[in-house]
Amino acid sequence: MKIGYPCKNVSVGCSSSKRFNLKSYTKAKTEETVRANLECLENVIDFNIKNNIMFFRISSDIVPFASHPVMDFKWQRIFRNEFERIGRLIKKAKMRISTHPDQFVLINALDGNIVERSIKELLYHGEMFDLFGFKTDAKIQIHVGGAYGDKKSAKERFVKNFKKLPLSVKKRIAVENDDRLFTIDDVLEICEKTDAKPLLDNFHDALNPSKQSFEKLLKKASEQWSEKRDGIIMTDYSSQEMGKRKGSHAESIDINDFKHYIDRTKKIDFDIMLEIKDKEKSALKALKYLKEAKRI
DNA sequence: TCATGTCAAGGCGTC
DNA sequence: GACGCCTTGACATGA
Repeated sequence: MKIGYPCKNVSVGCSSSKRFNLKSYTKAKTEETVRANLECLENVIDFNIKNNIMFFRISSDIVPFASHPVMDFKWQRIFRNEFERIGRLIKKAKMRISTHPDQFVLINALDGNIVERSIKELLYHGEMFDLFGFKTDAKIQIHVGGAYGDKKSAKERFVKNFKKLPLSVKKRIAVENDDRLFTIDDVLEICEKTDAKPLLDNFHDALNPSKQSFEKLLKKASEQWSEKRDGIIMTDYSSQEMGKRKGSHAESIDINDFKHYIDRTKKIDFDIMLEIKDKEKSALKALKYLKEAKRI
């Protein structure tokens, strides 16, 4: 079991997801931003290794506008060495990596143009993972997409369009249950029909529950991951921030809730991405607890 | 300097 | 049909 946090480290004092507005796009500005993002990413990876945090979600903003038509140079060629160096660092430490393109990636969209743009965005993530030298245990995490008033057709479209994905992407896709539309049951159904792997989110399941218990479904889902090819199952973990809107992620880990979660899933080995706002601070708290409980 | 608005991209729920 | 919200960080703008 590995514990991770997404994209940003609040302690290191830099950001690996620096951006700028489209209207101020220039090649020079983009190069400068990518260089700064990669430099920061390396610092964050160092931090993680020193602190034994062995799961990390890499930001989608490493290369701003990577899949946008405005992109007019081969960033892959310019930054090859930097990607390779950071990739070696990660692989040497045996750190698990994921990435999570945002809500605009909809491979089941009704509009073919949206599907096309989504595939381009996914291709960027796949190319980035190839440059890092990651195998297929590093995952690109997406949601099923929109329902468009007909979930059955929406799922069918996902399965159909999944076939159009380039290999660098297809072999790395993990599909997550969301908090409103597609439950774990839906995700499992889709994954059975594709090469995608089910990625379970406990908080989304609490808000948008499946028919069976989370623990049962986690077991079932974990069986769809081939340990050799995909690694053990990845999960997202969060809890409700008290006093905030339903669905708001906690500011800091509620260690009692986490203990309970770990206890009821103890028969399964899985990696946990903590979607908690204070990032590595909660990851360190979770690691401390897991060591005491002899779970890692 | 600080607070607020805006950002490439979409969908959904509410009115 | 318009609008706010999702989730969210970072930049841009304006007081």
